[in-house]
Order: sequence, then C-alpha cells, then structure tokens
Amino acid sequence: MTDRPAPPSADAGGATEQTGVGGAAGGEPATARGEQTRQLILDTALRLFRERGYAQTTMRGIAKEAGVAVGNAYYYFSSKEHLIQEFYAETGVEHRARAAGVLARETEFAARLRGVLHAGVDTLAPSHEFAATFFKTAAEPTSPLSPFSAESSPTREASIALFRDTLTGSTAKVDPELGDELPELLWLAYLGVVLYWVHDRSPGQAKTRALIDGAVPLIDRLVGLSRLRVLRPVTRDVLGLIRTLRQ
Amino acid sequence: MTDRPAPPSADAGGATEQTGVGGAAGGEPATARGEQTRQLILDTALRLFRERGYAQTTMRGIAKEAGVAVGNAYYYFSSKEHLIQEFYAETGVEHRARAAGVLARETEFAARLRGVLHAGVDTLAPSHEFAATFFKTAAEPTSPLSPFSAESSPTREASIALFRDTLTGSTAKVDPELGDELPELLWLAYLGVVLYWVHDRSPGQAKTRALIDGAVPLIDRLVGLSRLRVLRPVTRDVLGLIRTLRQ
DNA sequence: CAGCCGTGTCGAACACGTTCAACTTCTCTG
DNA sequence: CAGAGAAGTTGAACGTGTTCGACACGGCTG
Repeated sequence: MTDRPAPPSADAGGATEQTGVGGAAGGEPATARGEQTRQLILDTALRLFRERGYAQTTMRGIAKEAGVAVGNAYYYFSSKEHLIQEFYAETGVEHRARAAGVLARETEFAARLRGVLHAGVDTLAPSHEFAATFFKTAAEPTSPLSPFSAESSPTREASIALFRDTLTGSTAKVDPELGDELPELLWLAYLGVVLYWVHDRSPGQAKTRALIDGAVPLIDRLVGLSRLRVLRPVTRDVLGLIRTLRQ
Repeated sequence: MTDRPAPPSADAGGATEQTGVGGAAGGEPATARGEQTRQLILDTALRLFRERGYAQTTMRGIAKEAGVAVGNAYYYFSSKEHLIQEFYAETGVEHRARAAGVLARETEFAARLRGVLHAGVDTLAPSHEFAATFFKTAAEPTSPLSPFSAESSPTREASIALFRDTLTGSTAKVDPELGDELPELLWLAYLGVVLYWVHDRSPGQAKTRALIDGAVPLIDRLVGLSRLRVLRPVTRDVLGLIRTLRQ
C-alpha cells in the first residue's frame, strides 16, 4: 500500500519556464509537470469535498486518490484551507458567466440585481452541504480565506466589479456620491445573502430565494429614494458612517 | 512528569445529590467534587484562552495546568469548542449586569440602546484577540455554538430579553406589530455589531464604537418613521419578509 | 559528458483533538 | 460494615493536519 511504481503519466514533453518566483506552496508551478500535478490534486480535492464533505475529506485521502504523497499536496497548497481559496476563484468565474445573460438582457436595476444575486446562489447550490462546513473558516478575521483578507483581494475585486456592472449598466439614476460606494455595498449585501444561504436549511434553499426576491425591491426603492431632497441628509449620514467604518 | 500525588484539595465534605441525569459531558456534575473539578477546568481553560489564544491553547495544556488528565476534561466538556459555550454564558451574564445601570437611568430609546450595545462591547473587550480566533466556530451553521443553534437557546433568549427590556422600558412609541419583532431584530443588529467588532483591528476597537454611535440614531429614526402612514406599506413588507425568513 | 541546482516528490514523524476501557473514589443500601 | 454501583479519573492509543529532511528528475553550464 505504501509502494507505488513510477507514475504512469505519459507526459507530453516539457515547456520549460524559468520564472523562479521562489515560493513553493501558493506560488504557481514553474514546469508543465508541476502544473499538471497541481491541477490533479485540486480537482481531486474539490471532488472529494463535494462527495464526502470538507471535514470528512482527509489530506491523506486526497493524496491517495490523486496518486501522490501527502507532502506533495502541501508543496502546492500550503494548507487544507487553501484548497478552498481555489474553490472561491472557480465560483467567482462561474458566477460572472451565469450573470452575463441577465446583464445582457435586462436594463432595469432591480431586474439586473435580482438576476445577479440568483446567479450567485445558482452557482453555489451544488456545494451547499460542503460550503456550510467550511464556511466557518471564511468567518475567521485572521484567515487568508476571509472575504476581506488581502489574499482574497482578486476574487473580491472581481465580485465588486460584477456589481458595478450591475449598477452602471442599468437605467437607474443614482446620487453620484452614493454611486461610488454602492457596488461595494451591493457586494456586502451579497455576502449577507450567502451568509443566510449557508444557514438556510429549507428544501432547495427556497428561503434564500425569497430573501432575494423580497430584498431587491426594498434596495431598489431605497436607492431611488436616496435622491430625494428630504432624505439627502440621511443619505449623507449613512455615507459618512460607511466611509468611517471602512477599514 | 506523568505522575502526580493526590490532589491537595482540602475539599469540604460532600453535598450528595442523586439526580443521575445520565449523561457525562454536558450534563451537570452530580457531586460537589465534580462541580469543583468542572469549575477548575473551566477557569483554567478560559484563562489560558485569554493568555495564549484559543488555537494556541491545547487540551493537554489545560489538563496539565489544571492538574488533571486530558480525559477528565472531556468528562465535563464534550469538546474544546464546548468550553466556549461557557464563555458565552458568562459573557451574557456580565452584559446584563453592565447594562443594568443604563437601563435604570435612561428612558429614551436611543440612549438605552446605545448604552446596551456599548455595554456588550465593554464586556467582550478583554477577550478581543481570542474571540477573533474562535469566532469562526460560531459561524458554522451546524455547530452547537452557533448563536442560532438549539444549544445556544438559553443564552440567546436571555440576550433577546435584554433588548426587549431596552425597548419596553423606553418612552418610544412603536408600531405594535413591529414591537413584537423588534427585540429580535435588535439582537440581530447586536450580532452585526459583534461581527464588525471581531474584524475591527482599529486601536481599542474604536471603529466599533463609531459604528454604534452612528447606527443607533439611524435605527431610532427608522423605528420612529415606521408609524408614519406613508411608510406603513413598507413596514408591512419588511415585517412580512422577516416572518417568512425566520427559520 | 560531468556536475550542479532548481523543481518536484516522498513518507516518516510531530502535536493536536478526541476516544475508551480500565481503574479509583465515594455514597448509599442491605 | 460489606459490597454494589454510580461518579469521577486516568493515560495510552487513534486519526487528523502539517512539517521536514532526504531523495529523484531534468535541463543547463563548464
């Protein structure tokens, strides 16, 4: 069980890059062979996560299933948690792809926002069970997996950009001062939806759908109202508070 | 290092109860000796958590420091995480004690709410560093430590009751329909404050204080507006949505 | 071609949370 | 007072995530 013959990989020649970024775990592989192994481990891990759940999947199990040694997995991913970072990235890409349709079709802000939020939940849906298990990791402030962390920055910025598209591509007329902050606020609202979704035990997470359908008109109305003269001071206060709180 | 003489505890006689609730970990100790050991382990654990942080504190370390065997700790607390449940309970009690002063003094809703929220942060303040570390555990939906879990029910209900006091003891006139739900909503807002506090890296968590001071007037204004005839439909919608979403 | 070195790979070893079967201590029953 | 049985206690052992020193591969320089 401990011995294995040489890997049967009939690998195709070798594109040889010599970047030498230095780091191991976390850095990109420098050779084609490395890239291949990395992908193999990652695919195996995400598959097992979905099949057995996060906690039930062991690093030894991943390594065995992928036909490599445990240490090899740690050469590419500095921890079990870091495998999730890749899950985030994949999810983000698929979210944008799913949202593209609605964004091309709709021009009303409410319809666009509703579509983008539903697209996000659609993307996550197949992973609900295992997402609930690992979610706690993302909640830890010091974790690199926190949506607010520096390491999550690329995924986060991409997600905020999606909500910026949602807004700017719409016919909504927004207080320009609010318009600068709104994409980030919408992203925060999306995080709230995901937070609710993770805890949502209703069949098919139907309640999360209800949350989206109920909250979107409220947000839409609120955004519209923000331009009213009477509410300007309130808008100002809220924006001021938000700017103070941003860290 | 492995041998220890008999514990020096000069224990005072024995009140002998015979409840026989059955369970071990989680159930209350049946004898005075048990109660004493349980307290000892708990005090040691919480002290070490604060001194070294949650992750850096090992069960072996707790046991050693308390002068008991590892297995003994598991006789009283079914997991390391369950030690946190006790931290919650202690925190809740202290929160109420700290809030009592403001609630006895103030009659305005905004002042009362502000006082209660600050009291909560005051209570948590000494544990900021270690709270951030273990916070992730509470975020996992399936965890008994989740503030929404059945096992957290006593602590949760007590906390909601505190916010009910905050409201009913005030001079605020609230839409009665909203009044029923508001305490729970305020508790949710408090969770939001704690969530922000956990991520708050500003010195002395000053930004969390700013959040409270900024958000309380907004909540106060919102609650007041809810009675306006024009906003009744909106209030209705929001309440309807909340009722749907409650799980 | 020899040697070097960066890249990739291995698996034993470590510390941890947790379990469990055996043991001790204590109290109440007969 | 004997002993049964509950309550409490023990520490070795298990499986886990993670580390680390050693080794293999392969292309480049001399």
